[in-house]
Amino acid sequence: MNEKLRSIQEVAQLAGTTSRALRHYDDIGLLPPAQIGSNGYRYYNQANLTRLQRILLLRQLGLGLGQIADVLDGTQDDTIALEDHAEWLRSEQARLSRQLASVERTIAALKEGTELMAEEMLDGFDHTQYQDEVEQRWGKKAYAESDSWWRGLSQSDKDEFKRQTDALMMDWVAASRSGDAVDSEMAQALATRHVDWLSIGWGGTRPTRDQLLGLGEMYVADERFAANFGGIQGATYVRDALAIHAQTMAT
Amino acid sequence: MNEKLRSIQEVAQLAGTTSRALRHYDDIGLLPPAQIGSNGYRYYNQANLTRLQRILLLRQLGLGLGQIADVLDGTQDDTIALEDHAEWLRSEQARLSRQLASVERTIAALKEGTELMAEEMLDGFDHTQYQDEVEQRWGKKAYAESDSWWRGLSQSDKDEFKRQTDALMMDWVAASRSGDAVDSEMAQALATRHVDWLSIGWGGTRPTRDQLLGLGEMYVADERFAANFGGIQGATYVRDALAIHAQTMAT
DNA sequence: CTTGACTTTGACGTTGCGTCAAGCTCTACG
DNA sequence: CGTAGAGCTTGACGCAACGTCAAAGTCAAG
Repeated sequence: MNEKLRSIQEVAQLAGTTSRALRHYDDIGLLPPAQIGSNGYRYYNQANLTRLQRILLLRQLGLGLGQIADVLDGTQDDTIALEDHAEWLRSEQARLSRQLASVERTIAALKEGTELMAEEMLDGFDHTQYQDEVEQRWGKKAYAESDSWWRGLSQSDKDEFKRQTDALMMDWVAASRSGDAVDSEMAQALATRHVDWLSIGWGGTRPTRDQLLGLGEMYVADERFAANFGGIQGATYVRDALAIHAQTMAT
Repeated sequence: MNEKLRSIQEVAQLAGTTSRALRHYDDIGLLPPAQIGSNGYRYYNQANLTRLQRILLLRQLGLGLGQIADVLDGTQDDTIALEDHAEWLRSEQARLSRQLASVERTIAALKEGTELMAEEMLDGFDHTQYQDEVEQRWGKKAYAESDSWWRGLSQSDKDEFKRQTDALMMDWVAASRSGDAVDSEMAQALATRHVDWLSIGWGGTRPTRDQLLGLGEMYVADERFAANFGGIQGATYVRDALAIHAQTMAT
């Protein structure tokens, strides 16, 4: 007695998948049907069904078809393949967690009505680990002044300030990657611009030499600041360039 | 003074992406360059850079380019888009968690050296919530016998038994979805096969009428069993067919 | 014989670019 | 001024796993 053969549609319904998927599995050689009629029709036997069952099981565990082929053909051990896969799932989970945290932070920042970068650069003072240091160096009123100044701006003023901020940051990044020395003309020009930019944010008050040095250190030490300059390396470049510039400042 | 224009390569480096990506963003209209030279070269200005910066920020939060376009063009609100995205991230996280749990259960099952289905069907007796019920109905020795029988089989015997098991399950699924009544000839033939199959697993001992009824209930009540019959509906069909069959059995 | 259900082989769409490939352009050097 | 080497352009395929038409042959029932 020869085995019972089933059409592609029957098989798809039995296994809870689609005929298209079965054709795909055939195309990639994962599940060739037991027989192919002279009309080109695919006919599947019991062994095919069993294999399909295992394919679908592994699929719903999230394995790729290539992996599944390896496992079913004995090229790779089931347990090892699944443990690798579990490891991958865990890393994906971790990645999603981080992404979700970032998104939630961003939402929170947006809801406070402050642009992310402006928030980080201006409002960041009061919730970093450097809060005490910052306060004793500039005093709480310095931040408060900056804050009230910011809130008093019109939307277009805010946009314009943000544009300036963005441009400055990007120029710093460009400079740090150009290979130019921190005491080069270009870097020092940027340092001058940076001081000007700071004084805008501080309502016209210009930073003292010590404040400038302290700011530089903070850029390097706090990754949230450093990120604006293209990471630690960029921040280091900015700090050094500002330090050079500070020497030329009037006391 | 006209703005400083940068080449595609420069922009890519500044922003930490690739020229290919920039060309792609141009292709889909997400970031057309400020100017295009007569030679076809793309030239970007500061506004382009700012927009690119925001694009990349949203990208690393995991948003799709379409969503990003909506947000940047003001078609959609930032906060709403991000909250939708956060919701999607959470659902993905949940999906991954379930998948990971499944994979880990499967690994555990494999490590015990027992095939998943055989394990569920034969070895499942001693760790279900029905353990007490099962024991008082069939006694511990019934399971023990089945277990020792199983362990005594050769690999090819095990494979053969598994093939039979698979075939029976799939036929049940097919029958339950065919719409045939539980007292139809086809369903009752399957019930007969089911009893035969059970007696193989029990080393030749045939189930009594009560045992058969009890088994049917268990198939429905325990999702691990039900899964083998295509879910609750399939298991219900099996239970009912077995109940009909039980009436025809010799006491 | 007709009709309707089922099957076949293409082939494009999805998502965000990576990766050649062929050919034009720009820049610096001798 | 010629040329090499870098940079730029527009295609076009590849990836993962099928979904979704489309055109056309096949089969079973009336």
